[in-house]
Amino acid sequence: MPNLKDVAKHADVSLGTASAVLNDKNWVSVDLKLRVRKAIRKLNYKPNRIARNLKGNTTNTIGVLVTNIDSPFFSQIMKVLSYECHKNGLSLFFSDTNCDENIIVKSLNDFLEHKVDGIFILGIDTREQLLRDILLDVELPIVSIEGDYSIENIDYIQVDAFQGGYIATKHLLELDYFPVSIISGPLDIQDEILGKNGWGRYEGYLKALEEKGLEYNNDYHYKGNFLFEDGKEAFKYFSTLNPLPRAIFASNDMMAIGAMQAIKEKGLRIPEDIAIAGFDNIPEASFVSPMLTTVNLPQEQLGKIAMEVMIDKLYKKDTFTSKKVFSVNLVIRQSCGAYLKQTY
Amino acid sequence: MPNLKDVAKHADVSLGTASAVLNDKNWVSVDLKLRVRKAIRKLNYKPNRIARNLKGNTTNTIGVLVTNIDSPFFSQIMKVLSYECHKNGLSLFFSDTNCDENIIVKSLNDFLEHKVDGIFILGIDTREQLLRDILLDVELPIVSIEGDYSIENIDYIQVDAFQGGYIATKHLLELDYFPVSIISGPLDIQDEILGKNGWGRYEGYLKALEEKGLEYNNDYHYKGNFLFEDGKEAFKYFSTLNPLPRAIFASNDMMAIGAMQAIKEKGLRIPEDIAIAGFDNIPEASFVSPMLTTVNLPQEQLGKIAMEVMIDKLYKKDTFTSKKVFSVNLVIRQSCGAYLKQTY
DNA sequence: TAGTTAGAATGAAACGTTTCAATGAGATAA
DNA sequence: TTATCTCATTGAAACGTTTCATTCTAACTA
Repeated sequence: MPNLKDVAKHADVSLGTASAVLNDKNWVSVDLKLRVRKAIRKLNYKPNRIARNLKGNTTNTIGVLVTNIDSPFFSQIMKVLSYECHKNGLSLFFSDTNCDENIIVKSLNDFLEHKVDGIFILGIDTREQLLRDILLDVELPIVSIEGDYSIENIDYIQVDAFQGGYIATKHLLELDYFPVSIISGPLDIQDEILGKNGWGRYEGYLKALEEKGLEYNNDYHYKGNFLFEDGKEAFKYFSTLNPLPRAIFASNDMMAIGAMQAIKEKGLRIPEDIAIAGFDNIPEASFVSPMLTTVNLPQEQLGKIAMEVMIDKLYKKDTFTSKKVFSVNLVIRQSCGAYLKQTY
Repeated sequence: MPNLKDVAKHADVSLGTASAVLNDKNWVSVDLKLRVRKAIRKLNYKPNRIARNLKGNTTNTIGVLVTNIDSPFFSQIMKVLSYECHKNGLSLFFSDTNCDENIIVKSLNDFLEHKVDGIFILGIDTREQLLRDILLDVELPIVSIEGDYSIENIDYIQVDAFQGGYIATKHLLELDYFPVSIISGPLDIQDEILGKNGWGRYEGYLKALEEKGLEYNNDYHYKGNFLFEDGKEAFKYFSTLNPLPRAIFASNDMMAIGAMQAIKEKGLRIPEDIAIAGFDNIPEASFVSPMLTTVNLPQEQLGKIAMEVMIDKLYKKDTFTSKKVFSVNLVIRQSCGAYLKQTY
């Protein structure tokens, strides 16, 4: 592999001049510029980013930590991030954490040792103390997409989960379904007591009930872990209730689709016997039948804005952290029986 | 940020000794080892990978080029690759190409400038000359997963597409469905003439027809691009035929699911009116209803073996390239009406 | 003409490691 | 005692860039 020294020698200029040409410094004469460029082409020279990064205090490199790349929601965002990085001349380090604390910590250290300029974290649960400590220590821009908040030196890009839970549940209630049950995410004990910490989908559900003057009934609440199987389990549990729920709000589409499968296996019809609404609007929501009514998130926007925030931090040295919350909307399809209002 | 020099000073040893401790060289005395380790802890020293990489001739870094990270098939493999990289102490550069030639080329150069030790390419179409030239020039191990073959210095990890097309079609024919149509991938003209180049799913289909003594009918062949929408379009086309196909073999699940939606929209039943089989066995295949009978690929295996091959190349300096073909099996669910044989 | 200035090009230092030839201190052999 | 041999440790060079103070040249000013 030829290096810049070779190029300089070949073009009969000094190393400093060759470097200047490479970096488009405007003080080099046209003559030398041409000679150097010619040498670069002739030797098929490729700059060594490692050497460049060692000297400079920036690497044009970003790390991305993803909870589950095989979740459609995150893989879509990942695609956007990858594209945006290209546009901005940044390279991406990637790691799927699989929710494993050890992998998260190791990957973060890896990113830091590689001197990334910034870090994205997608859907990372930062409630473990060890992880908190590391993140609080990091002096780089960190942008979190759809993670729980609560770390002060991090920028958050979120979706208005409360609004989403609210409009989905309200939609079901307005169609006069009762009882409306919920499949929530994993709320831990403290959260249930406090009831005020960002598990907004659940809180939105509560709000909608309250507005209709309905009482929350814990029997009609199943806690899942956002997976297909959890949705199936949820309905297996619901089917033991009397009366059966007339409608279900699932906190994500994957669980909604799982529940749909369980419902059909019981020989019940959707929405005639049970209506269901989801959250996320993953592509699969329009593949299943009946097509799933769900809360639509501006996924592309999330990725784009996350990158904008990152760029601001990197180049404009924006100093204060922000928390951007995106509003959501309901995509009405077939699974709730509101055919007349179809908008997809 | 403290560097190794600081550590050495703090422990009152030479830079060389500190480095030796860091790299577990066995000739350092226990006494000094302890002193250095203590200093490392005290200063919270983190090695600088960039400096290390500049000196060494290896970076413990791999680049991954993915056609479409938001395709379930690739995101699953990506997850496996990420995990395997962790296990082997490797970091991952990531780029989603979105099938854009420019991005592919730019990303490859990026990887090379970053001195990655090896490159994975997932589902990359290497028929463009520009790309071929670059890949032929690269002196690193390159492992291709589910790409088209034909570049000599690349290792291939593939699935037996021919077998898959064959068993899926055979299954449909054995249930006495006729005519059986096919939704294939994009075959270009030359391929159709030669008929011998790795578009195995299509060829497997042909073979199964031939074995039954049936003639291939071009009218019952739709060429798609592996997307959901292509499946819908395919069925819209098929529905103009007389007689309608009695069964469809789709070259991937996404197109199968698209076709299913179009079929249902026409008011036809699956499998009573039209049977359908797919290829890939993505998770979605068991979310849709009826659940899709499809060709199952050993996705986890693909990722693992790809990594094994990479490791061999990296450390054992394995020199000759290989082409590993994995056999597939049919997962019989509901979409073909062979209920008695259910095996999922 | 001598002195100043601006512009173009250079060369050496620096980034933080690893590597390796050289050094020094004990121990062993003659 | 002197010479030889190990073994632990050191110090400096090297990796391929960027940066910046310095030098050189030619043009301008008084």
